[in-house]
Amino acid sequence: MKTLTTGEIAKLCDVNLRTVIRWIDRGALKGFKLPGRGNNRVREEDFISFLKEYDMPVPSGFKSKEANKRILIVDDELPVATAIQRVLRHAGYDTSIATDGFRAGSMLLKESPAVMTLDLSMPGQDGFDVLAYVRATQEVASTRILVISALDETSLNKALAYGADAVLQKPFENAQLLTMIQQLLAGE
Amino acid sequence: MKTLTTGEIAKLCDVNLRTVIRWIDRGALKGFKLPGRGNNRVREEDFISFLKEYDMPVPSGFKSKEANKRILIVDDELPVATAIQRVLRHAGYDTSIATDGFRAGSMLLKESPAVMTLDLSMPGQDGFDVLAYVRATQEVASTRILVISALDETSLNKALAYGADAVLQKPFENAQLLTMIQQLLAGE
DNA sequence: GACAAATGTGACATTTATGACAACTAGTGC
DNA sequence: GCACTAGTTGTCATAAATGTCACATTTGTC
Repeated sequence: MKTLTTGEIAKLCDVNLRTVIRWIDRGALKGFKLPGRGNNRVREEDFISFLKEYDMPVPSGFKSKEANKRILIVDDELPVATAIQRVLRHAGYDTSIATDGFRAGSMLLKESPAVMTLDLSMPGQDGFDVLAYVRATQEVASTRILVISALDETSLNKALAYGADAVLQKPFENAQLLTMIQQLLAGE
Repeated sequence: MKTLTTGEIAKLCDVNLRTVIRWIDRGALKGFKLPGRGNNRVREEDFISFLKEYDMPVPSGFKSKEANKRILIVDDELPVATAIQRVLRHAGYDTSIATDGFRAGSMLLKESPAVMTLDLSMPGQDGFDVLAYVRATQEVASTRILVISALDETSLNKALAYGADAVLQKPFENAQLLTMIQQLLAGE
């Protein structure tokens, strides 16, 4: 469970630390106190619901943690991408498609999807490298990534090692895809 | 996330604090309220777009943030990219390098550079398509793009038609590069 | 462990929101 | 020029929120 200190919140809200403590004392922001002298901690989700309740802007690094059901589908073969999209849309998810690396990277940051499906073998684009990059990029590091690939098991394991949250080997059943997406969205 | 108080804006616009609050209440200036009694805060970027929308002068202190000097260098050949970077850094610009489409798209949105240099011929990435996409994507549409390519003049003209702000044919002189960047940063 | 960095606290200084009202700015019609 | 609107902005006093500061204490980090 990720928590925030008063100082961190102060920076995020561009406000004085003293003020954050007052918000907590007043009950506007839900938090709890450490045993020591009563240093405050605020759960990330409480902070976000606080921001939303008061119509305050959510810092970019937290957007991904909003209950966002958007799914970004990355695959250079449009027919494959639309097939995946059809299944997910049918299940009620908001989806977007990126058929090249530039669009994928751009849309990932623009939309902060909860889940990204990733084709490992895109022309001119090393899938493992994409995984490493996403995990190293703070703004989107928490995106859940489902690697979809026709490559062998060794490559899929490698993908997991590089930071994929789940892998799905082509060809696959629609039901498999849906189950995995649901699991990824459920697992916080 | 830098924010401004009503008092700061009042001074910047040489106007009464009361008036700033009215602008916000009326919705002319986008802002949000702190939990306490509803003290107002305005994000710096919202303030600047407000100034522009109403053709108000942008205070000198903000020009720097507005005229962002960051430059994103997109080229799959790292030696070429670092060569460009060296020249631009030497001239005092902040630079970043993206050697593949995914990184390029991601960093473009993450950093909102003032200028992007773009190699037209990246593996698996259609440079013209990138141009079209950037121009069609609201968040980054105003990025100035300098296309750097070894392709012939026909292709360079095509790049201009697709939305490039300037083109530079390889090989080029460092001085040429610098001049073009300066012009791009000066123009608006 | 020891050290550096961050946090909580109280008292006090500043800043801000608010309402009511005055002053100012077009614009209108005469 | 002279009212007369309607709208915006400035002024003022007051209550409330937020910022500042120094210092003791706690947490984080090697």
